[in-house]
Amino acid sequence: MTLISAGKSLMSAIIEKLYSKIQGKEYSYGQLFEVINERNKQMEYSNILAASQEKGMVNRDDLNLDIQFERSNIDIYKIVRKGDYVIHLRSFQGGFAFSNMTGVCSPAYTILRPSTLLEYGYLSYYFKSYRFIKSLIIVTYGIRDGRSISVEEWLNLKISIPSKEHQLHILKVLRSFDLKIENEEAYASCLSNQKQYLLRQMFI
DNA sequence: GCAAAAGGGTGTTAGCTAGC
DNA sequence: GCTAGCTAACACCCTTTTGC
Repeated sequence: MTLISAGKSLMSAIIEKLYSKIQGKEYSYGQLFEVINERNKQMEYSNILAASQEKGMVNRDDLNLDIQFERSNIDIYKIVRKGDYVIHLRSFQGGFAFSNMTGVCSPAYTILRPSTLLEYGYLSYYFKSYRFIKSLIIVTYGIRDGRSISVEEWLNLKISIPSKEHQLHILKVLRSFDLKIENEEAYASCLSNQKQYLLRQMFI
């Protein structure tokens, strides 16, 4: 097991632990989120976002995927704003995606805008956790590709939300771990490049 | 070792329904 | 009749697995 995969496993365990111990006021998701259906009619945004299971909402250009679509159709795309959460086509497998940027996304997505009860990004880690994905089973229907999440039913589910101070504390802990893993990944990538370079030099 | 099949990830779009 | 919203079906590409 590499340091990075061990770090990721530890991160998952910490997320499980932190979010399972929360003692706060109970809210339904419907009280915490508003479903937004804002379309890009004025062609205000041209950067198209895609939901990746690993990194949340990212620029589609960064995905290295050749997706065929009519660019003139982006007026019907939905606007995702910074801080929004997105229910995407694979949410039943990878949880909900958090957006760190503003842009447009496929009309097949559901956009959730958090209320002021939530700190920026507070649920971004929880929505990717095994605990949360498991909880989606009761509001998921269909088989394989046809699977989708009943947003209406999900909005009725309950969750405990701690004070904003506690939310910030949890975020601080998780972000520091996240940063550590990112640094290790960057370091591993540098070492790999260096190895390739040295191997090339050996055979010149 | 290699080709084919299967599976996974991300998305578009056609068709249906409801509201105006 | 038009438009918007929703959903199932399907497209496309890449990676992994399987069988020979």
